[in-house]
Amino acid sequence: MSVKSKNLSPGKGEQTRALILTAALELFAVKGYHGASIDEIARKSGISKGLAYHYFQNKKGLLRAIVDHGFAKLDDLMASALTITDPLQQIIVILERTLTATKKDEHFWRLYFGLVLQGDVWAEFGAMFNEMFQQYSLHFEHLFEQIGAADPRAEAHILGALLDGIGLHLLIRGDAYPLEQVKNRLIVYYSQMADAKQRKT
Amino acid sequence: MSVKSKNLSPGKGEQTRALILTAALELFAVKGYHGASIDEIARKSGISKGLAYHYFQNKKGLLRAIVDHGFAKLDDLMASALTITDPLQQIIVILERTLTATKKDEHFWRLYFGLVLQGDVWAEFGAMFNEMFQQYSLHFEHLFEQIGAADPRAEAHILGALLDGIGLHLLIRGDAYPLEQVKNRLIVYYSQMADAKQRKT
Amino acid sequence: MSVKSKNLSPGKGEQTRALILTAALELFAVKGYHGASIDEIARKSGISKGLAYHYFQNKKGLLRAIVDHGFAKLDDLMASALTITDPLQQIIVILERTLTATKKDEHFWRLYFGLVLQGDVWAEFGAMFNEMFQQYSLHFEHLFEQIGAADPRAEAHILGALLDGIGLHLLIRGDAYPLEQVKNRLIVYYSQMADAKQRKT
Amino acid sequence: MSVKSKNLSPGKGEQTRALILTAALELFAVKGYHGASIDEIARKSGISKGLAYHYFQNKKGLLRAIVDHGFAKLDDLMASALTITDPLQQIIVILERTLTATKKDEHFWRLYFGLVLQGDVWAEFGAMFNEMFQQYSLHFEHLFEQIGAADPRAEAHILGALLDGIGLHLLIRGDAYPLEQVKNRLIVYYSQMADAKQRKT
DNA sequence: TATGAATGAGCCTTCATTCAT
DNA sequence: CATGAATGAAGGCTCATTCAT
Repeated sequence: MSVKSKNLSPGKGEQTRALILTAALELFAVKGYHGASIDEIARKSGISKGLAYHYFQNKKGLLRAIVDHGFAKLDDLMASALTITDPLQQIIVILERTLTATKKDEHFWRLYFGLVLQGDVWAEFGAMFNEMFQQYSLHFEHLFEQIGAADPRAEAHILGALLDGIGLHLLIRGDAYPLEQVKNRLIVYYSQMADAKQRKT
Repeated sequence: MSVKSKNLSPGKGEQTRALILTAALELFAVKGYHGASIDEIARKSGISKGLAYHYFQNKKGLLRAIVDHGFAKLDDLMASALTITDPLQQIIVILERTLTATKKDEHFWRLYFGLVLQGDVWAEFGAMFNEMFQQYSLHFEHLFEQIGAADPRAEAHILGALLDGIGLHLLIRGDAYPLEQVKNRLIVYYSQMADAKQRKT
Repeated sequence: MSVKSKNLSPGKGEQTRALILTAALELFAVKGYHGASIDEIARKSGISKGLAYHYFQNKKGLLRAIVDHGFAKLDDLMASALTITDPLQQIIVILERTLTATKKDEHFWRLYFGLVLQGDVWAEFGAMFNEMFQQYSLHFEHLFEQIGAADPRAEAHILGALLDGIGLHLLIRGDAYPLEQVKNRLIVYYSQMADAKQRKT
Repeated sequence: MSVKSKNLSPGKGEQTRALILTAALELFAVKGYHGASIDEIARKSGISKGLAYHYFQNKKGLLRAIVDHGFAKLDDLMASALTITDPLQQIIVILERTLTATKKDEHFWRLYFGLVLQGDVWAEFGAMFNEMFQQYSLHFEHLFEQIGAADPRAEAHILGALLDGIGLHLLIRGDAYPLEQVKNRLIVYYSQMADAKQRKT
């Protein structure tokens, strides 16, 4: 019975941890890492300040947990896209899913854009991040090669810039942003690129 | 006489003011608004903490001065581009000058990207910023209309996203970023768009 | 049956209690009472923080247990020395055993020297300690009377100062301290004092 | 005039600094380094907590200033004693002045005894302290050589132990300690030692 | 016995801001 | 114009202690 009673509140600890993470993510996103205080995070989580330090070593540690989780999700997203064999379809799917993710995980991406240029705080994530960045870039390049783009490398960087740029504007403008219109236009663009190749062949 | 003596060292005050602004810009850019302290800014400027409050009302006031100045420069850049009559040429020039400016005023753009999503600090600049943003967007749209783009509005947003996206990556990767390659590819893209129209006419 | 099972692992509780005491003693000794935390003590003992409060009421209670035990050992040492009838021999034995104890119970004596002057923490032990102190002093005085010292009271205080002074230096310098040399010199000194009397008689 | 008005409160800063040092010394002495809080020190100094950090970098920095000053005073004391040519007289003077200093700078010596064994805090002073310690020890040894002691090295360590031991007891017992009696007895002891040599010669 | 989640007070430190000079 | 002493609030973090399990 005692075993059962333990299972009655399964992962109480995990729940609390998640609570803190969620509150921290939002506050970090809106006010920035330095602008958000542990006190505020604790208050928003409905816990005491001290408990936050039971679950995370540091304010930095909290950030690390958030960033790690966010990047893991991004990696999953990309990994799942890799299973698509047609290069054009893969590009379109990446475009769609990435931008959908931006809207869904708004807080995380707000945090990401707010920190990525901040040498101060980002330092320790820089390495991991750059690796991912470059890996995606190479993969994009390969996709554009398959499609028959004139300059696959440039095209890969352009796609990267578009994803970040549109994501940024999406966060700034919210629902006022004409996402569908923009996405459709890009799909047309990439489709034409793929078409041109097929005609050549 | 007092007037003359003031003119003898023209703008000593202005010089000090500029010194503070420069130091503040760099520190705000690298460590974020909340991460940089007035003390540090004063030290970097070679002045006393108190003097900073002689030239600026506030930490916020300092930021305001920096942002105002940065936006004025951006406005100048755009205004000068407007004098170009050929739409394609204007697009190309905007592309080039904006990205060149990003490299030259790196600190300002680092600050911009770091704050633009931060409701906390950015609040008071949001209005002015959004106005500029929208105004440029409309102007871009007009340019693409002239060029004969299929969806001028989407194309305008795409250009905006590209400018911000490439700018962001430029700041992240520094000289490792293949700016010329990317720029050339975009120029080709926009030239073809313009060509298509001319052929139609 | 429950009694038997308790006796099967004799003093499991006692063992744990001792474990905690040992860890606490070392940490209190090295980092001071205020500098060592219950958390650290529990970790060093290999038990949970909560369990420490099962065995000891308090952080203060932990210290009390340590000090009580240490003083009891010192009392045993002195009591066993009292059985020696010849005063000179007793002085020599006290000298030797006390300094040997200092080396053996290094942690306790480190703690003792660290707290004895600290009104804050030592307050509650002061009474007991002063009583012992004075009692020993009187006993020393009596010994020096028997030996025929010129000023037994002064000589008693000198012996006390030597024991604490040498003990302190022993803890500071460790094995680098020339303990044997110093001890021998003192034995010579006290032997001469005793000799002088006998010649008189 | 403005120059004069500046001189009206000469060294106001120094005064405040000294105020803080005095308060800190007393609190560190009585409650130990870890037991005394900056808040308490500031309150006792009649200043704000923040100001303490204007004058000292750290809590450690405060301690460093105190210890440096205390050791400098001790060094002065010893240096002035060195000018005495007769070795016996020098020993007697060192004995007297050291113990007088202990009573006068009670707080510092309380602090010293409280920290000297605390690896945690004392670490950074250990080197400087050990150097002084050893230097004095060698000097004492030399003095006892001149006096013709049988074992100068042991005698030097004994003197050192006596100074620390008596100092410690002086701090513990206060005015109840029979300092004069003890001192006189030691003077007799060292005088006899010197006499013995002269008779030999 | 034993655990570790949870709390709240307190600690060291930083910081924006003011003010006398 | 210029300095830097001074303040008070707040921030990150630690810690002794309690309690449900």
